Amino acid sequence: MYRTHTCGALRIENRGEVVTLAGWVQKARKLGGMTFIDLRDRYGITQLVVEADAPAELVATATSLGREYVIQAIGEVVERQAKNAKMPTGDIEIKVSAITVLNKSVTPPFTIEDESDGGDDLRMKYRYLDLRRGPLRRALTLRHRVAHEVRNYLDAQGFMEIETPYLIKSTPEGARDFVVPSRMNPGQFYALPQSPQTFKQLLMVAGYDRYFQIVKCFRDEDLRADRQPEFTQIDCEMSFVEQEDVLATFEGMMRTLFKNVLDVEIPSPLPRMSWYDAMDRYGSDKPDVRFGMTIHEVTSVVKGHGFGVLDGAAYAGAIVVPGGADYSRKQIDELTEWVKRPQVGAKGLIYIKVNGDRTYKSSIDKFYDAEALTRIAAASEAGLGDLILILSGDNRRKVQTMLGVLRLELGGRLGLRDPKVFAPLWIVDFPLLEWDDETQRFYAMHHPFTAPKPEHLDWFYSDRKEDLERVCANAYDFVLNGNELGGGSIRIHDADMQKRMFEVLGIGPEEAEYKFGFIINAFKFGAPPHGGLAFGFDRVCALFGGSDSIRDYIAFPKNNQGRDVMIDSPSGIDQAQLDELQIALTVKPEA
RNA sequence: GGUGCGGUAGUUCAGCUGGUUAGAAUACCGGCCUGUCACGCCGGGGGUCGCGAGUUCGAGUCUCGUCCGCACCGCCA
Repeated sequence: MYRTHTCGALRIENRGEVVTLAGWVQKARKLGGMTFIDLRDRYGITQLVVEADAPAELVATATSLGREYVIQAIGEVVERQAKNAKMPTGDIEIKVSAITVLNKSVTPPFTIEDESDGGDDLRMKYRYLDLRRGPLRRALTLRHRVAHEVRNYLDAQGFMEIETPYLIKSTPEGARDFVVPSRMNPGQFYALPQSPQTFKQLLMVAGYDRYFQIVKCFRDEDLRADRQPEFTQIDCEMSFVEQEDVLATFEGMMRTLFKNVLDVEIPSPLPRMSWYDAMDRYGSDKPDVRFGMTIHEVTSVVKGHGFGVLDGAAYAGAIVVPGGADYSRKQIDELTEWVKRPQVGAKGLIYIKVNGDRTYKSSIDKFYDAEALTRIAAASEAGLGDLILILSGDNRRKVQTMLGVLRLELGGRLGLRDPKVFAPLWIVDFPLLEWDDETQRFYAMHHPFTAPKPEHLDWFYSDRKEDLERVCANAYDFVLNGNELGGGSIRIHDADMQKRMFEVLGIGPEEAEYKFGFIINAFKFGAPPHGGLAFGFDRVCALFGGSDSIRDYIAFPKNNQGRDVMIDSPSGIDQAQLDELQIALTVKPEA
């Protein structure tokens, strides 16, 4: 038997027991005669002590231990003379009678401690060492807890977990597919699923009216801190439901997760906001509602004062920095530069300081007198001592988006985005369609299986662009602290309505048949009304853990370039493999 | 595809307007140390300053190119 207890198990109550522990040497502290060894496994750290009067052989072994050696130690649990309140096992130590070195280790390239000295890059290369550290261990433990709670909750609600295939068919609408060549079908390719969307709808047709799956999905797009090419979804679908049923079910799931994993109570029912309100007031379809500083439209009050920038603008919006009137010229210049960066893309930033004595100081004093500024302040709901920031332009949504980005930045600087505060809500009433000027066609805002709201069906079947633009979908997003954690919709279950959808999207009958024939056909055989949603499991875990980056919540993530630097992938393959697949390369692979 | 920041010891970083032998901390190795837990003290080894070219009497430092990392924009139905 390698061990009787883990390194996190022993307490003062175990005093007097003879135990065997096994684990990694975190650190050995040698004090002349005696040696203290911190022995670590994933359960914790227990201190071993080798006394000066121990047999010479044991003392020699203890002295020879290096970092990350794997050892087994036998000894008696004793009460410490000097206790350590910071450690759960800090009241006891193991008075060692024997140590066996199970395996040696070379010196690790970075220290395996909660506060490591290693940089991100290096820790990624030696991920298996990084995973020994407390923060990552806690992150993966949290991930396991969340997955477990999800399965418990959904099982109790009658959901079945059903696996769907990974080798499927390319669906060019949407993200770029990862493709896999088929050896047995030369020249043909599988695609990895961007989500199991069509399969879960087919499961509804098959009568499995409550389905879920914690499932890998794949998208060949550029990475971000919160985006990986392979990521995990909590994918769900239900039959014989309306939007309210879906929202209630998954509000319940999130409430259970918050309660059981974080011991946090979230509001019941959750707040809801229409997509239009979110865009107008927060400049985002995933608003961070932990703080105010909402956007106020000031288009009409700023016009007519001879200031060309604002007179000519189709939209002007303001956000107010509470107590910002004391910002220095330097600070405002810095903010102006910040919004002019290409990442934000504003042309400039107008400011109005509302001083405590009711006077104003603004960048537009030349054009606006105190009375005009007072009207702007009123429209912005600015108070004494506040700073009003105004952006304008020809495209309402674009300016609102910029204001939204500025709002988040300022909120962050003002410390209003505490990761321990949780403000979840539903965003509802999405537009069904999005017009694209470049290609002169509509795109599905969500995906082409999303149902229009029943009360908007007249517009949906209209041929006028203005009508189609105002069709709302029975779609919904779960948003937490400025992050989209999940989204879904009520689906189209009627073959004619689906046909109309493809028509609106400019997908001809042959194309629809080629790409989606299997689902159109299935819908002819009695598709029930259904709907569902999917949560970004990695993001849920990261936000629960208080992080914006999902990488620490994935055991083996990819770097910015989509590479796994630990196994050095992707990589070239043998000519023989290429030959077998009948694939000729047009580029020389990197050696 | 684009923008910004970064690349100097095993590691994390400092290194000013170009100027002698490139430093600190930590890690590592050796010695001392009987209650440490960020142990302490003494000593030691350790560098292709990412790579290439250029400017210069002289480049870690300036210029150009290139590679790599991170964050973001585009992209992500």
